[in-house]
Amino acid sequence: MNIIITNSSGLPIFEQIENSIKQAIFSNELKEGDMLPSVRSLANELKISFLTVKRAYDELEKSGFIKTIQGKGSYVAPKNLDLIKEEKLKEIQSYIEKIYEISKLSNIPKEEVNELFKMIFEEEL
Amino acid sequence: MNIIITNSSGLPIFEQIENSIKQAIFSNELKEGDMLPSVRSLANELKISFLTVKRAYDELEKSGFIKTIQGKGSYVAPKNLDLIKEEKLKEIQSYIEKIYEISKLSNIPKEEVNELFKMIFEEEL
DNA sequence: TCATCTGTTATATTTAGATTATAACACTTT
DNA sequence: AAAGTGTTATAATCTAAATATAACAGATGA
Repeated sequence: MNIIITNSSGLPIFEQIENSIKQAIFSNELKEGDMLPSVRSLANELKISFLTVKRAYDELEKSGFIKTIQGKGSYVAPKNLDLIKEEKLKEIQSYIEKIYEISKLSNIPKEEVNELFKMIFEEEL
Repeated sequence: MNIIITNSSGLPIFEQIENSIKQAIFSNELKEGDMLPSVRSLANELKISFLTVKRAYDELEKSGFIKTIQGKGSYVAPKNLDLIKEEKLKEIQSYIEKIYEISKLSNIPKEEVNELFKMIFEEEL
């Protein structure tokens, strides 16, 4: 699993960890039942406090992505990813609708919006 | 002018004020040359420090929406269409960035997002 | 000129969230 | 028992946002 922490992202560390792990789950790199690195080992690896890793894991557990058992470790929880993706798609759709409204109201041509879209989505090299 | 501050928005107060005033300018509720409430009166009204209001006004001046004159007050700057378009583009950009984050996180391919985009923008026929 | 608006500046403090360090504790496995 | 897991409590640091306070400066009208 590839967890990268940057100070330039603006996001707090615990949230960056959260996102990395969610991403790994969505991409199926982490599957149902897989064990996550222990809070201490991941903390050592990233050279941060184990409390920060714990916080990330706590959030992930709250939102149902993982299950933690004292003395054993943290495991990827069963989840209906298709259902979640469906929700995420709806969320994306509502944002696009907002964009559509703004562009219509302010006379911003579709092409210009498309340029922005390409720019932001291409930077993912 | 309706400036509402909430602690639940996550946005700092000075930014909420900024946004409210931008919105009032966009909706023409505040017109070119209109005087804004004085930093102290708005601070009293909102029960916050005048320094926080000043910060909001400073930001608005930096981005060209208002003009402040010592001893007189702050006034809505002459309407600048480029500025408005620039602002709307920024808004659109921030939505696209949100979309990018969601799609990256939940492993939704760019193409799928693009399909949605096309669908919503084509229906304008 | 004076009072009273307006904005400006400087200093110190408070607050909240994120993060850390440390130590002690509890459960699981071998 | 040892060594791995997670848990909890406490105190400290750091940063951005926000505050309190006081003093200063320009504009305006009585």
